[in-house]
Amino acid sequence: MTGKLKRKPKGTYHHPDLQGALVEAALQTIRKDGVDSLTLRDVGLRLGVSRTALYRHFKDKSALLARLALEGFRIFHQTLQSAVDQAHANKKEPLEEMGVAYVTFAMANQSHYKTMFSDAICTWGEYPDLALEADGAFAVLVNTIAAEQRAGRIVAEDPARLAQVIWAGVHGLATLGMAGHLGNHSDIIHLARHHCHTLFTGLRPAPRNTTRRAKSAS
Amino acid sequence: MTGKLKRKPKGTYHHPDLQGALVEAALQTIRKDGVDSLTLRDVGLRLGVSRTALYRHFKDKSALLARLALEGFRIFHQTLQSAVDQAHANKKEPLEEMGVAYVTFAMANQSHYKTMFSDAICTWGEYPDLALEADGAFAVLVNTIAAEQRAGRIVAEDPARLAQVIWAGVHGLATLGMAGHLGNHSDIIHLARHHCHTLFTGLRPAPRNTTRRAKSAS
DNA sequence: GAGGAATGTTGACAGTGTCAACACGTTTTT
DNA sequence: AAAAACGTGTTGACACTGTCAACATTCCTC
Repeated sequence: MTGKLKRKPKGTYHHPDLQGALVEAALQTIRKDGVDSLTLRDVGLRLGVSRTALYRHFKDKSALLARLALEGFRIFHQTLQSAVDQAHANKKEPLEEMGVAYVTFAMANQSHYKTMFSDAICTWGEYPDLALEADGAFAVLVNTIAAEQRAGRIVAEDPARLAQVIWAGVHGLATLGMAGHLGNHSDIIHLARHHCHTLFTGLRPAPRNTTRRAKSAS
Repeated sequence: MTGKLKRKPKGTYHHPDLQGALVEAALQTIRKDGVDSLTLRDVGLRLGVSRTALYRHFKDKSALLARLALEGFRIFHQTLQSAVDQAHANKKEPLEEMGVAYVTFAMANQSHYKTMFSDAICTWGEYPDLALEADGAFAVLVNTIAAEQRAGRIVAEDPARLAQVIWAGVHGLATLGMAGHLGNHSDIIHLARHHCHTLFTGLRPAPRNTTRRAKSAS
């Protein structure tokens, strides 16, 4: 028979898809109790599997976290992209809408967002697929900036650099917001809009003459 | 005799100032190996004192971290204030200089900065003196904004709110920078200047026809 | 069927924060 | 001055963590 019956009356020695189940269980745990409360023993127990079964699918606890982060960036990517699309559809400023969507996502998925930027994974270089997925999400920002530049709505500087500037802003809002330093949810969202709006005002192409910086130089 | 001789040939049972010594030792450790490597046993051992001696001076590990954070905000406060003062002395934009000083401090004292915003202390409310010191540092920002508003150099919105907007930006630069997502040190500093400059351009009051940096002259 | 490779389990280990019970030294009371 | 009280430092123990080595079970391929 082609299909492998998975009737496991008791043993369940081989789980049909432990890897996926582990990710799912870990995700549930961090959503409920936060990343710091995630314990390998618990995620195993929750699946009726023993504490070290996880090591057949992940090298480390860090590797598991990296996987969670990857999953996060995947969703994040879609979220940002759809915010941009909706903005276009509704004739709103795409970058501002994306910024608000960024912060909204972080606030709605705090543990997940924290995991994505956890120190335990700080070196994305160790997890190439994670880095790839993160780059994908970042690319949404860069592309949107480039598009706005082509439309002449923001100044023509290096898009990657501008993306970093904007990223820093929304990331800061997200982290401070999650820490409770910026008031309640709606405060934070309003701040996000405020911040983005201010940035884009500052990034508007010079109406006419003048450079903005009269620094020394040449 | 009034003075209590503290000749401790061997015992040293009572340390002259354990509390301070603990803070100092913990500070050294986090500077050298990072916050996550800070262990109560180690900080005790480093002082020739035993692992649990700390509990006579701090309720928790969190309480110790909160104390470290407090110390950090004290230094931070001075750093920011002196950046503003120097900017005034050198006829530079105070807010921009402060922003750069903010990020510079974070990059130069990464572990300390991380401790100041660690999740382990997330609720500053539990440590009133910490909250106070943090408010003090934040006040530098608010006051500087208010001064700039009086000088008519930035828009007259709620200074506390504007401070949050700016705070988010520099905090984001600091955290992303520390995580290695923004390139090397000089990249980050340049980004900080870029970010702040853009924000302040966006915050300029006159949508009218004022020249932006009219040296006032009066 | 018989290997061999995956996959899951048990036992163990070194760390960690934290607490209770005890030991020491100083201060205050009698 | 003796004793009681107190603050401070120590030791032993506990539960909990991530991780590994050794073993058990199941699946896959000849």
